[in-house]
Amino acid sequence: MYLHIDCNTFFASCEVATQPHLEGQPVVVANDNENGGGIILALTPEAKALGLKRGIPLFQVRNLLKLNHVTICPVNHKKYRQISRQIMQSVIEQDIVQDFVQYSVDEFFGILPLDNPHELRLYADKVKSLIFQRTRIPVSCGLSQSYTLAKVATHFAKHYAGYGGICVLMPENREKALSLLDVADIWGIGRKNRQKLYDQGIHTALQFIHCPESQIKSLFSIAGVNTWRELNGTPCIDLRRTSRQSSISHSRTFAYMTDNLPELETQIRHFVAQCAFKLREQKSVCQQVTVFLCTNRHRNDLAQYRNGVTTRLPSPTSDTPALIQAALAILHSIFRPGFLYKQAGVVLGDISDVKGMQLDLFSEPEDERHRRLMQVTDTLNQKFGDNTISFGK
DNA sequence: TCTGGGGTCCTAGGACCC
DNA sequence: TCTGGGGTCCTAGGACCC
Repeated sequence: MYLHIDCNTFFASCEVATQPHLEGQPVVVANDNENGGGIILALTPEAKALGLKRGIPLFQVRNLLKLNHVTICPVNHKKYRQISRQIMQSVIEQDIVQDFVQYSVDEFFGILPLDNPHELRLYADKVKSLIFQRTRIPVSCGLSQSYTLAKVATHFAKHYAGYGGICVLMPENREKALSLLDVADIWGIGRKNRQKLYDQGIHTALQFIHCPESQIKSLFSIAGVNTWRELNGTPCIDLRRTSRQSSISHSRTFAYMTDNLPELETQIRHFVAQCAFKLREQKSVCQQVTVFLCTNRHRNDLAQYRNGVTTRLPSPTSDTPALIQAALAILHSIFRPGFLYKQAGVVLGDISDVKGMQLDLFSEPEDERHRRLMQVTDTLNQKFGDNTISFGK
């Protein structure tokens, strides 16, 4: 049987776990963008009870937050990654679980050599308690015949208090459960595909699995067919993916809109530096750089423009100045005066291992001095903070 | 005033090959 | 009049995920 573990309101739980005085209080985690903009990313049940929701911009709920003394925690991804690792570790120690994988910072999947619902529940209960004991993070567990069905089970574990955070979904209960699930809540059905299904008169997951496979095939790509099979009880998703990331990106929504090219150049330099640092940290190089720009999509009264361009580098590199040079060239090619820009970002792609670096016929091996410069920069920035050493022109 | 950020995978279509 | 067929590889963009 497939096991799914999902941390409850993960970012908020992490903040409470590391600041015990917040226990039982309304807490929201929000991303800070200098002048207090940003949106709510996660909230404790106490904050939810006030009517707050994930995704709401802070400015819309300032008063509500103030009146109810809601604690606002800035998002701290480093902390969450660390707690996530502890959870991973705790579960792996339970040696009957197989192929245990981390799917995202707050979700895990595994396979259990058990088929008795009672034993499955006992196992999940043990893991759940262990995780809470080690990390103070509450989790929900779902168990069923495929990854997608395990996610469905977790959905029920979360939304129906009677399950106590654990739901074992056996074949005999599958149809009943799916009849209560909106297609929009199926893993793999997003906004667009949900609408497609509604247009066909398909609203519940049960209606979805009763469609002929040929209909699913014509409506969706292979991913949709896999989802359909999984919900019908046939596992067909493989989660053991390649370990190396295939892209690294950094982008920001600015506090203010700007039409100032030098200002954008400074931002892009910074984004590249952040990406390049991550790249070197995982001992990789990249051969592709993308830069994108866009105006404020929420301002219908202003002229809109968005563009992004990718270029291929002559040879793979992780050298910040080389990447900055490429990125600025793109920026200059896509920048159009007369627009007010609100967001920009950089994506490094075509990532490979630094060891197997493939050199182009005419390119020189990376200058040893450049490598050492990067090393020193990374060490200083890690020790004294991100922008201790940054790159000028 | 103020509306996130970081990823993956799939597909269609173009460019190219013989 | 009539103008191949069968492939591969790459990439941008869309859909999805958290």
